[in-house]
Amino acid sequence: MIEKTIEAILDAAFSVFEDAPTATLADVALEAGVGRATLHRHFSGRDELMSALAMQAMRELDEAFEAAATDAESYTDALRLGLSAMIPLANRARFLEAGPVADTPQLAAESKRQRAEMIAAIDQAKSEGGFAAYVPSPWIAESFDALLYAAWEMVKTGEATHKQAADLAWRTLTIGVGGAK
Amino acid sequence: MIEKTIEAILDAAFSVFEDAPTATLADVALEAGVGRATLHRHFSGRDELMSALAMQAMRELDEAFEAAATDAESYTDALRLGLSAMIPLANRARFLEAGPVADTPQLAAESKRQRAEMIAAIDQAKSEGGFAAYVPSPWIAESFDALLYAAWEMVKTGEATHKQAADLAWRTLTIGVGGAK
DNA sequence: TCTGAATGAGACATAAGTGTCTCAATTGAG
DNA sequence: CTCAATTGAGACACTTATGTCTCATTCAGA
Repeated sequence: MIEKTIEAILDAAFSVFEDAPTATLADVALEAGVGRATLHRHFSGRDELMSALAMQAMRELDEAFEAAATDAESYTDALRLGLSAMIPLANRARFLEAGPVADTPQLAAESKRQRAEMIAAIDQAKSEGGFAAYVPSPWIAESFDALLYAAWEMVKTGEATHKQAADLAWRTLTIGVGGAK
Repeated sequence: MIEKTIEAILDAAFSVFEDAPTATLADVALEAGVGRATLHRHFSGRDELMSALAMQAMRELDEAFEAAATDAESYTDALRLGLSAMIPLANRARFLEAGPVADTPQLAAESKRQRAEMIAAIDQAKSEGGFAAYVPSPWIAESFDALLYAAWEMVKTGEATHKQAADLAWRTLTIGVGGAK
């Protein structure tokens, strides 16, 4: 009962704040189909809700990546599968990055940890020959995130299916979209 | 005198709203070194300020791209130079996309026009052999935007100079960052 | 220098968001 | 079924943001 309510609130908060960062807590409660008082029972205020949102998004992204990576036979493949798995969650990653992460030390630490993990995975993939060794890993990580978001955008606008977008993103990351010349 | 004030307000608004979308108009006025009343003299309210912000960002991006493109000897080169020129403005593009564009019909139309121009340029570059013909142009456009933002991020965090970031972004877009395998 | 436009600071009224509380209704576990 | 927990709805006080106004001051151009 409680879990269901909290989940509804978090889901609503994601969808509301995505396209209206100044939205009211009342808007969130309405979208969640929940009383305004109930929202306050679970989240003391806007900041706490935002932190919970960020925590949730990071957890979901981490889980999606880990789940996909277990099926991989190499670090390079893990990154490829992880990219695909994270596409539906990419917008959440993007939006929380902008706001609430910096405020909470715990979130900042977790964010830093995940980034370090990503860099480490990229370095491993480099040693497998999956990525060019002379391209800085931080850039590869940034590109990964950026193309992940681009893929989400393509799926959202209906210009590509999930699979198409995942293939395009991975292709672009690895061999680019350049022509003959 | 007026122009200087308006410019100060818009600049302040960009920097304030970037990392605090819920910031107050008073915050913007303070950051701009301007009285709160003065802000209201030029912008009737939050929505109008946001629209002006979006308009400004689109104009600046357009100008930066056009200015860079005139030096180009090909469409492909124009895209490469445009990418580099737009890096310092990438965050503005990103943040306005999320919010105010959808609200004003005029902004939506302008945004659509710019996207169509981008697609057209990509198609021209394809015919030059600059991009693979069989990769959908909308995806190339999305990748372009995504990598543009990634480049901005690298410069912001100090992990790359403007030139390094521009080279990395273009390299990634055209030939990727994959390794031997 | 003179003059009108623009501004800053502050007061003010209004609107909007937030947080708390109560109470009746609903829910779900035992 | 019974009961404790959870919830929705509404009322309420409080805080914050917004928009307007005034007036003295500053500024830029004639």
